[in-house]
Amino acid sequence: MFEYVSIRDIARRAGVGVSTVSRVLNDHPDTSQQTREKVLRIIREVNYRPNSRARQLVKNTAETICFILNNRDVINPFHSRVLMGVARYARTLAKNVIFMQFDYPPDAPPNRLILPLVIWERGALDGLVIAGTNYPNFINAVKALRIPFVVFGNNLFGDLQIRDLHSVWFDNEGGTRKSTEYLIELGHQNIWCLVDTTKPWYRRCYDGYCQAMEQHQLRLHKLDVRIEDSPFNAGVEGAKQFLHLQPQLSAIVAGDDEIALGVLSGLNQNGVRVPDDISLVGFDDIEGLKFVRPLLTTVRVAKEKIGEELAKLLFELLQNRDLPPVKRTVSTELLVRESSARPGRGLGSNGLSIEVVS
Amino acid sequence: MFEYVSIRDIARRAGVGVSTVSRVLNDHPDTSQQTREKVLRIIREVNYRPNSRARQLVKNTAETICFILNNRDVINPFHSRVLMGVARYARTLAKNVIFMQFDYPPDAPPNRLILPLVIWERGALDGLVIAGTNYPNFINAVKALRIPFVVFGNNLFGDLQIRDLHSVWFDNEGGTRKSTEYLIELGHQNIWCLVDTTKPWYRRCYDGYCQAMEQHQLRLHKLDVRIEDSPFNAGVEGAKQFLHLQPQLSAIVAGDDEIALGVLSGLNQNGVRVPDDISLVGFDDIEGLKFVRPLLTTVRVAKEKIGEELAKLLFELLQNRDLPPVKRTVSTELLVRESSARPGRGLGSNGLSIEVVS
DNA sequence: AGGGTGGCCGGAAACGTTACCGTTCCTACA
DNA sequence: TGTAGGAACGGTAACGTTTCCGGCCACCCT
Repeated sequence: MFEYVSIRDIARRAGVGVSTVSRVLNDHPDTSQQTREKVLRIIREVNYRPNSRARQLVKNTAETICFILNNRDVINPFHSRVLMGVARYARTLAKNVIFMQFDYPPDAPPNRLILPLVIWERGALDGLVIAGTNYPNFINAVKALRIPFVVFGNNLFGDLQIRDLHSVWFDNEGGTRKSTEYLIELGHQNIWCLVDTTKPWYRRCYDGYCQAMEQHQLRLHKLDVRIEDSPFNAGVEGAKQFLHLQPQLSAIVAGDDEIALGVLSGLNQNGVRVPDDISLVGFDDIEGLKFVRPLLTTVRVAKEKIGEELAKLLFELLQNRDLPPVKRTVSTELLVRESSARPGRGLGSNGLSIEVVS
Repeated sequence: MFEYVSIRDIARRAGVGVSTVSRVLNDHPDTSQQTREKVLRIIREVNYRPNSRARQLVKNTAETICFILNNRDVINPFHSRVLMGVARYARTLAKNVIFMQFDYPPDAPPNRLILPLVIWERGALDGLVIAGTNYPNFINAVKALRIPFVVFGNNLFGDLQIRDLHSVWFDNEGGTRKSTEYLIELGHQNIWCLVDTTKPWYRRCYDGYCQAMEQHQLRLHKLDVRIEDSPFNAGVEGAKQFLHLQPQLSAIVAGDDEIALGVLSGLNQNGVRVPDDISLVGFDDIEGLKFVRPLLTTVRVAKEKIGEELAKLLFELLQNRDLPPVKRTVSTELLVRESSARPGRGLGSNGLSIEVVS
């Protein structure tokens, strides 16, 4: 702080002009090898470090984007990974990522939404990655600021014009379609889907499930619950309902892993075995899965990949502000593990097992 | 971008000088109510937003700190929460947090360590929160830059002069002491500790365990393993060893929850029941615990609190650069749940249970 | 009436860069 | 020998603020 050394000091000590120093710093041509080396030597000697703020001021760029996590009191493992992907991609481009958590009421009009200072000000940010769960008012408020942004699509509420947005999604629908199809291929017919269709993401799960079932002309079975705090508890509750549907019911598609683990727990408590009595598939491939047996069959979402794609799209947009809105989807992958099996391995919860002789 | 409006434009339109506009923007005195209102009206009219870069340049502050997560390929739930705490505290002060992930070799000399640009440059950062697992070389490299920093202590390697550092820790030792004492109070005597003493944090766990055991003049039992990738698997392996020590062994203190869950899984697989046959306590209170039964007795670490304290300490340091080095510790709390019980409820794994009549 | 005081305000330097433009000098070629 | 051209470099205006300094005017007091 006291011994601050600026580009002017370097110029003076090297006996050259400031522009020459700037030229060697930025690898511009029009400097002789000789002066270039002299300047570089001095720079090393006095341990000069350029001031990025000044540079950014004149170049009118912040070299920084913001990852804003909306309406989440904790950054859960899912969004952590997305953030990680964003940070990693940004680092390859030597850009910085500001992390910010923000809560807002879904019903406040956009012009009354008090955005975080760093977003509202000019110059602090080049662009915005909008994550967490979001509503149209925030998106519109940001749009009014004319700051380039991309949004994580899956946790979006409300009827936004997706065609006007740059967004990245994971293939919720396709993933659930795949897992349902897999259960059908195993021989299951009476497959139930446990979701909360008031949430768009679970809704898409259900849609995927429907597609698979309808294609095989199977009857749709939906257990639709309200999930507020704990998907796990919702799963436990759901399991109780499923008990009455045995033994016709032979497989369950849960809206996500946490629900699935709740179902598993509820089922186990009542002596129903997975996968012997009932097959169970989840969605997300959360980290916690590794701690419970049987290992849950689920759909992997490439979370860091989502982050990378978000960042990539944003920087493309920064390069070309006229980039037409695009919706990108990262694919999902079925992970067959232990919680799914052919139906009929066990029968009911009375412990009587029937061997199928073929 | 095209219709960029600066403070000079405001001044012109309001018919005042730029300094007057600056004064009303910053709530400085020496402006009349009248001009103040006129300027504010114009600002609203043309939707003026100040440029933070320019302000920061002249005020020589970045209003920004960096949370750097070192040598972690993923941001695990623990550090996510710490980050959350930092971000939240920073937000109350209207400061920004840059998130950065960084890997470095522990053995590279400090002056050969290529630090991330944003740290090396001047002006981008006011200070640094160093998280993740760290080695002296990085700390020293940052110190050489003379940028204020605080470090998360628990995952520190090597013999740093802690007395020269501003650091925040959670009370690993005290937590394990508490959980061990609790087991002793329950009546356990043959208590084993499963750790990897090459890692300082597990080492501190073990120290806490030792303190409690020695105070009650109980014999120390340590199962010391090398944990590289998966603490869970280490726990599973550890469980196999513990099987041979039954039934004398009646309780296990695991270095963290993940190890504990591995132990639990390994024990269950071999028909040993927790807590009936063996009591088990973990450390950390990770999120995944809610998915497994019995619910693990563990020690809660207030992760967000750690983040808050890190941020708080850093901003204190920013206020007063001469703040003498301080080591702050956030306390831990024993959470008694289902995996611990009085010894002797079950005997061995033969299913014979002995009722204690008093 | 003169001088001191304080409220209000404008001009301009400064922050540390980059980029444009102009100048010098040297070489090569007509 | 004169000149065109290019390499190398310096000066300086920007970038958008804040802050310091000084000026003007009105008012009050002696």
